[in-house]
Amino acid sequence: MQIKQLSSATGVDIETTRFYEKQGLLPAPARKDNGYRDYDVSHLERLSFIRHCRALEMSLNQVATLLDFVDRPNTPCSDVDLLVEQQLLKVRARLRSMEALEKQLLQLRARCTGTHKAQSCGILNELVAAAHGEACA
Amino acid sequence: MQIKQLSSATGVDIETTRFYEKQGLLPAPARKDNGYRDYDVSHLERLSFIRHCRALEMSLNQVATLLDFVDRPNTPCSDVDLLVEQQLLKVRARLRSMEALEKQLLQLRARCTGTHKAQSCGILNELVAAAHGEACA
DNA sequence: TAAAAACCCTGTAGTTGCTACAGTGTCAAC
DNA sequence: GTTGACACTGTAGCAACTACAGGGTTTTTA
Repeated sequence: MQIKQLSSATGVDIETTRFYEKQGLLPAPARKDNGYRDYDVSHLERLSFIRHCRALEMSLNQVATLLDFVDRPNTPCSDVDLLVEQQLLKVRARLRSMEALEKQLLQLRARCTGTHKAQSCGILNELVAAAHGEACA
Repeated sequence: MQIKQLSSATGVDIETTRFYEKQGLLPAPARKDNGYRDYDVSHLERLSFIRHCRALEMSLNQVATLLDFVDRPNTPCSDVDLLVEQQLLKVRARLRSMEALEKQLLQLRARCTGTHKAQSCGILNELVAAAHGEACA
């Protein structure tokens, strides 16, 4: 399988696929006579695995750790649990802050009165005032 | 005011403050005889403004746009509204995806049976299976 | 059969928003 | 007069790609 096929099958960009190889996440495939990479099903599965983990917002380092476990099935796996737990905490913290963010942006938007001068723009004034308040605090 | 004072007043790292100057977001302050930067209140307010916008997850480009409006109070401000609107959409999209993410990680965590071999680790198996399903779809 | 389009290669540089030095200079206190 | 905290410039590094530049190969089309 050529890189194009692998990439469209997994939805991973071609350049990104080569990048993962360079980073040691995806093993270097065989080469055809012309030097083209020649992937097999194992690459497809591994690349999908990486993509899936990345969709879960794991860092490439975390993905590498998980791939290590996949590669060595006889090692104890308590760290896998820990990794997922950490990831969950991270995502949750981020979730809370995004919620707060949404609220602030909504308030900001509500300040727009349809005025057409920056001078009297409620949004800008609010941002300036908020910044001022913060600097004093 | 020296850079240290400005930085601790705003909570912005010293290096970051210099970085903002280099990026043109914060105007270059006067210099003392010894070459040290000498900030005034306007810098403090501007840096707070930047920090506040960054806390709202705006890019430096977006912040620069807003600062332009602050600097030219007579320009029409409909773009400010648009910018905030875009930001809101972005944050909301991200919020939804974080929620989905949390759900997936919770499910993943629930697969852990306390087994101690990677081979039979529910989490890893789930990830592998999910990746496999995706690649086939 | 020739040329154009589509694919592949390597290697390097750019992106965003910082952060971390290295190497040097200045200033206040003990 | 030397330690310590602070300041300066400039460059390199981080994550995780992304985008060329400058080449080669293969397939399709005229």
